[in-house]
Amino acid sequence: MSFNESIIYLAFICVFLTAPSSAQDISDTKKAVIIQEHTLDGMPDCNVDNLYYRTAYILCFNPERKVPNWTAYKVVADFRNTPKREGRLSRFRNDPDIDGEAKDADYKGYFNSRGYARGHYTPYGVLGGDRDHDGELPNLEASLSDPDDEKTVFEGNYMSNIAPQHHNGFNGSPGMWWKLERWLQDKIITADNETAHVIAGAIFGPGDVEKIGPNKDIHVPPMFYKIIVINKKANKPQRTLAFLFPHHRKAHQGIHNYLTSIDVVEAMTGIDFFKDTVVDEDIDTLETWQEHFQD
DNA sequence: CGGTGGCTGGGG
DNA sequence: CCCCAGCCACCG
Repeated sequence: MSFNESIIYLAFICVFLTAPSSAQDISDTKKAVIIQEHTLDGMPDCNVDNLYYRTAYILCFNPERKVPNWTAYKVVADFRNTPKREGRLSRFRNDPDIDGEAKDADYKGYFNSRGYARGHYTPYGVLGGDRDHDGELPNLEASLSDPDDEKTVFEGNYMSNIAPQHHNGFNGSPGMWWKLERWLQDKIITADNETAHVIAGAIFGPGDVEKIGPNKDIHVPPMFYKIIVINKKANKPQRTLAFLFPHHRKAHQGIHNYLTSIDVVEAMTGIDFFKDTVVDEDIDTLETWQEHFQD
């Protein structure tokens, strides 16, 4: 082997050994199943190196800012069967597929000093259910828990599904992020037995943002958005909603004030969320839905 | 990593 | 009043 051949050989070995850090170990078959589940006719724009496929959601991670660009997830009534958030199911976890992500400890101290909580994009409350259809559920009682569905809950608690969010007035009650989840999960999914597809994301814009953590490398999003498609059902048409939330802790005057259109979110992010015509973006949003948010 | 206890505000 | 959903901190 010549010197040059040795270099190429070593380079190949290095690439091979480091490849799993950016390429999740998952079969194309399983990818296709997850895409079918969590997207509507096409993946929202994302650098392919930053896409991660989880049972309960698809993640488009932002490695420079160490928070998600977006996550996309389906919500049905069964997915709300997440066990009570205690014990091993409550803990935030490192993402084994991502190097250099934010760690749980990196957020330590910011709750008291700045009011930042570790805010889920894909919510804990929709990580449950019998995802593998074997009749067993995740369960706080370990001996009763289905390991496969339990892993789905663990994945939702990966730090790659997390960004700093103001706890008071945004992430927690009575914040906008909290309020919208309560409305979707409790009213639309549970009470009305609808199904929905959601895309939750952050918008940074061109300016500087606050950075937290021991290395000051976790970027605090100045805005969040959430696009909700309530799926067509029997006699009801598909309905769409798009919210644009400034990330502040002021008391909000009803989340209906933050309704916008999918087109606006697409213009601000540069992301095409729905490639084809499955989502009728003309059905938007404010006039149809304002009445539901007179809170 | 798991267990335990505390906090805030919503809602019945 | 209680329980709930979001979280946090501390301890072993």
